[in-house]
Formats: sequence, C-alpha cells, structure tokens
Amino acid sequence: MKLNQTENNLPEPTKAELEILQVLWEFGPSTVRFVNDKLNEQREVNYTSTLKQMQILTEKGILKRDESQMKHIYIPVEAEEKTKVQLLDRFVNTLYKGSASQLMMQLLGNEKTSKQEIEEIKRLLDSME
Amino acid sequence: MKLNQTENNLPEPTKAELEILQVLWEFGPSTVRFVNDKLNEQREVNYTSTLKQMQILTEKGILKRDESQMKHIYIPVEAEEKTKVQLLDRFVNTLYKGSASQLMMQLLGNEKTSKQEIEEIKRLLDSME
DNA sequence: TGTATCGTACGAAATAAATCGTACCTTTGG
DNA sequence: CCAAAGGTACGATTTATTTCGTACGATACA
Repeated sequence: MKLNQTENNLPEPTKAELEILQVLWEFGPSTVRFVNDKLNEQREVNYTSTLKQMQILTEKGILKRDESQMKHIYIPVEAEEKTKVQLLDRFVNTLYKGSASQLMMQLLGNEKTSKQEIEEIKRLLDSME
Repeated sequence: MKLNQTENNLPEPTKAELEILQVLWEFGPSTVRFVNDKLNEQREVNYTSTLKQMQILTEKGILKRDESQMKHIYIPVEAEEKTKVQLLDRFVNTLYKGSASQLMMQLLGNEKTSKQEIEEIKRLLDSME
C-alpha cells in the first residue's frame, strides 16, 4: 500500500501551531482569547504568545480570520481531515517509506486489539472491495 | 482502540536526527563517513555536521558507539521497531487522541489501497482473533 | 620521516521556533 | 469625558536545532 506523495504545498505546522489547530478543530472558529484559555488548561502560555502564533499561522495561510469585529475570529483554512491526512502522509513516508500497511501492521501487532474492533475493521475492509 | 501511553523516557529525535537513524536502521552500525555519504545522496551536508549530530545523538543516549577503533562505529541503542512504535504512539496521541482505529480508518479511507493489500490486512486480522 | 589524508572534538555561527514586553487602539461604564 | 479592561501589532529575546570552521591527533605511504 503506497500513499501518493501528495503535493505538499502547505508548510508543515510546528508543534505550537498544531496545539492551536487542535483547539480550533475541536471548538470551531474562535478568538485568540478563547484559544489561549484552552491552552492554559494544559500549560502556561502568555496571551500574546498565542496571539503571535495565530498571526503566524495566518501569514502562512493555515488560518484565515474574520477581522470585521475587533475580536478577530480565526478559522482553519483546510478541514481537519485534510490536514491530518497530509500529516499522516508525511509520517508514513518518513517512517515507513510510504508503506501504510507496514504502519498498520505495527499498529495492530502492537497490542491487544479487541475482537470487536477487529471485526469493525474487517467490515470496513469488506466494504472497500 | 487505545494505545497505552508508553512511558516516554527517550527524548524525541529531531528531524536531522531521524535522518541519521534511518541510515543506521537500513544499513546497520556505521561510521560517520558512511552515514554522511548516504545523507549526501539526498542533500548536501558537511561531514562535521553529521559528526556533530551523531555525537549529540550519542549524548542523548539514542546512539552508542564503539570507540575501540579510530573510526568509531555508531549503533542505535533501541531497536528500530521500538523507536518507531514510540513515534507512532506519540503521533496517534497527538493527532487522534490515542485512537489507533481512527488513524487506521483514515489510512484505509484513502482509497488507494489495493485489493491485494486489503486481503493481506484481513489475513493479519484473522490471525489475531 | 614528512606530508597528505582521514579521523574526532568542540565552540560558535546561522536558522528556526517559541515566548514575551511594550506600544497603542477600541470598547465599556461611571 | 476619562479610566479600566481588553483587543491587536510587532520587534526583540530566548531557546532549540542545525550547520560549520578550526584545531589537532592518527594513519598511510612515498
């Protein structure tokens, strides 16, 4: 199983950027204040740090924003799935030479997957042929 | 399907470090010269840059080395699989809240999976129950 | 034995990423 | 109208990562 090396136009989000994206994915378009509050539930970050990151993300074209109000609303440009697929793709290419099945084997081989989940996956596979 | 959050004692290898690890995984214990040559098949890197990286990797405990000869031989401390599992684990936790099946769905949903490979995976699944 | 070659050590410069301080603008309420 | 609260802008600092130059020791061999 080879994933196509999709054209990778979007710059890779960094670690701090990914944290922010995840908040936006989970809660939808948000203000900096909101995102910063969420981040602070996990670790201490200064408001302006988050602001800066979100501005950078916007420059990079990963976020866009609604500036019609003073409290800008930030929105991911690409859908969550699309971005994740891209990251997954990169991951598979980097670590598994693009072999998704190898990755999957590792995932499966790795631990006790419940019988129910195995069935679930098999059904998905069946539906694919 | 939840992956155990394995104790993550090993520092995360950086990008440059991963490149080096991959050479060692593919070709086995090697000298800096060898690794550097391999890297240079892909991009230009100065010999001493590679040396430095490998020294750092050694400090971090990710590589060990045989210094009995002038040409030191570098060896990954952990097996390829173990390191990859760790990275995979981190990846799943970060992007899929630890849900390996979700990741797998995404991998499969990516419709470029050949029938043969699907069969292969199903066989694996069968063998697991 | 002298010198070119090839090795390691390691500080320091260059880059990338993350964080923060400060300036300054808008809104709100008394 | 003024001050407090809360917003954005953005340069500068800090920290992490990567790259490289230079010093110098061993080896090879003419």
